[in-house]
Formats: sequence, structure tokens, C-alpha cells
Amino acid sequence: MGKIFLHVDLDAFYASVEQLDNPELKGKPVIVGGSDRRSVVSTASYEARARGVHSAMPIFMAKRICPDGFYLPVRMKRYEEKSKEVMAIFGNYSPDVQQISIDEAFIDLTGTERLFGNPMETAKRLKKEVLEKTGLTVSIGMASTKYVAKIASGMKKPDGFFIVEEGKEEEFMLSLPLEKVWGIGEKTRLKLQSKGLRTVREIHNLSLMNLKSIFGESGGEFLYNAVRGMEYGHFNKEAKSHSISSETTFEFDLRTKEEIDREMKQICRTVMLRARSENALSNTVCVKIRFGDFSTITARETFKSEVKSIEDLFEKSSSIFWRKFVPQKGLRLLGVALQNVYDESERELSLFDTEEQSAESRIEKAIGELERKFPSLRIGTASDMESKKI
DNA sequence: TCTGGGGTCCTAGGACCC
DNA sequence: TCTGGGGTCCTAGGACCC
Repeated sequence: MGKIFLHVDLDAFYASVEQLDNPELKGKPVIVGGSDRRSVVSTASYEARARGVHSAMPIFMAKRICPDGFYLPVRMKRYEEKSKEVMAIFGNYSPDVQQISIDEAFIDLTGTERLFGNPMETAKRLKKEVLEKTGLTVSIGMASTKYVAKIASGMKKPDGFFIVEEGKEEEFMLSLPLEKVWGIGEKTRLKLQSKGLRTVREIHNLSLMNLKSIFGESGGEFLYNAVRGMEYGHFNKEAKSHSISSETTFEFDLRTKEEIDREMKQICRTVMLRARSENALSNTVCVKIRFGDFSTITARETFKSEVKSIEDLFEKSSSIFWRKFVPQKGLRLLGVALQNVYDESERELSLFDTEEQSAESRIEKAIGELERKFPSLRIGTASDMESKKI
């Protein structure tokens, strides 16, 4: 007896929540995204998709093809709230629920027949319960592997249910156009094309060795398994690396040190407060620079001791930034990340940790907690205020 | 009026150690 | 007589996903 997985995906999630909270928007083209020059669409409702609007499309373009759409800002807190409600319902159907993003999860139904009955009926009940309790529709894929279930859930959106029977996985994969294969993006498609490979079947015809010689050890293995509908390892592994990052695209490219310092400070603040709230520490700082011409570089440095404060992160990031930045090109985007993050409890105490520094980290943690409780509050330190000229 | 933000994983080359 | 080879850490960049 094989395994049974569901992949459950909330339909047009952000846009659906907006329609739920404002029923007048039901049946209308709703586009959730930023509002300035360089913003893109986060989620478009199905009505907007019918007009050609899709995720990642620049807002100005969406407005051109869908001028009468309802354009709304992203309300992340609200979506997180609804996401939690939905995920809690999933928990009633299996002890093994693996959330993979804010709007989708794998549910392992293997061995739940005795408790819940036929998995197909269980899946239908789950759809119904989510709709009744949260007002949201989901699309479900059911298969013997997570990988195939994931693709299956996309076959009949929205409000869909698609089953790939055990033993039919390979046949199912062979029936798909390349664009539906999860893990093959534009670049890989182009590379496949340059080798004369245009269909899943053509990839299927190649040996593992052959694929590895073209796409590398891991890429080759992935493709070989994918076109056969076999489980892809990386769903099952615990994530081993972790990072905390924040980045901003500016409405207009920045050029002066004053502007850049100000933004850098804000970004470092966001990253550091988040790290504090997660009790996360890191010794590795990565700075991302996107120039006015859209060319993008990253530079990172691993330090002997962990990043200790917002100010510390600001200094470290700045020193990396100014080694790489080319002022003539202008700054379109600035990002800062803490990488290889580990938990506070794993810290090896260093002789250099002074009383003062740990006091600083306690203060920042308190600021983060306060700001979470009172989102309208902005707490600054004396040096923040000076730089903001309040 | 071009192209967001937050992530993960992989590769390839160099340094360094045994 | 001149240069093997594996493991691990680090950096920079790339691909992909939602």
C-alpha cells in the first residue's frame, strides 16, 4: 500500500482575502500589490487574470490592460491570520502537515483511512470545511508523491480537485507541457531547448548519465526523477541553512551617501529587529546591490563574532557596500541579509561579549516586541533620531 | 513607465588542513 | 624531480519558488 499525499493550495490567496473582507469586490478584478512606480502585482483575482494580469507583472502594465481593476495594497498581517486559520484546519486531517508557503501545504493522508475513510472523500470534506470556516476556496492535488500532488493541485484551479492514481504518475508527467513541470523555470527551459529538448518525453528519453553531463549532478538527478513523477528529495529534508533579509527598491535611484546611509540604517533595523524576535544570531552579512541599469551583485563577509546590534550591522553592511558600489550607476535596490543564522541557545560564549553589548541586544529585543504589539509605534534610539532629524 | 520581496538550494573556485 | 586527493569553509553568482 503506497503513500497518499494532498497538496492544498489557496486560490489567488491575497486577492481572495480582500474579496472576503469586502464583499463588494466579489466577481471583480482585484489586484493586490504595491502602488509606486516600480511596484509589481503580488496576486491577481481570477477576474483580473482573465484580463491578462498576473503575478510579478509591473503595476503600471496591469493598469494599462485592466484600468478598471481594484488596486489594493498588501496587508500581510491579515493574510497571515487567515493562513493560520486554514493551516489549523489541515491539522484536523493528519498529524503530518508540512506548510511550504503562506498559502500551501502538503498533508500526508497515508494510514488515515481507518480514522477518516476514503482519502478522496476526506479531501472533499477538507475543501468543504475550509470554505465553511474561512470563506476561502482551495485547489487540491492528490498523489502518491508530494511532487506529483504539487503539480496536480495546479491542474484545475480554482476550487479544483485532481487525482493522479498510484501507478499513473509517469503517464501523468509525460502528458504535461514543460511549463507545468515544477522546478523547471525559464532558464532551464531555454537550456533544454538549446539541446533540442522541448517536451517532457524528450527528457524522459535521456539516460541519467546523459542528463547529469548536461545539468550537473544534482540538476540531472532532479530532471530524471521529475519526468518520472518520483519523489524529489528536497521536500523531505529539514532546511539546513537559514537567512533573514530585507531589501528595498527605491522609487528613484539613489546617488548620495546621505540618502544611502539613511536607507541602509532602516533596512538594518528591520533585519536586526526580526533576528532579535526570532532569537537568531549570525556572523555572516550579505549586501545586495542593484544598480540603475538593473545589474545586480551581492557581496558578503563572515565575521569572527556575531552581529551585535543595529549599529553593528549598519557598520558591517556599509563597509561591504562601499567596497562594491559604483556611484555613477545609481542605486536601484539595496538589501541586507544575515545568513547561516543559528539560535541564541547555540552560541558559544566569547570572551569579548561585554555587559554593554548584551544590554544593547536586550534593548533591541524589547523594541521589537513593543513594535509588534503597537504597530503604529516607532521607537528610536538617540542616534536614530539624530540621523532622521526629528 | 520596464522588471518586488523573502526565501532556499546549487555550483564553482580558492584557501586551508590532513 | 614537479605538484595526489579528500574534506570543509568561504565567497559570488545563479536558478527557482510563491
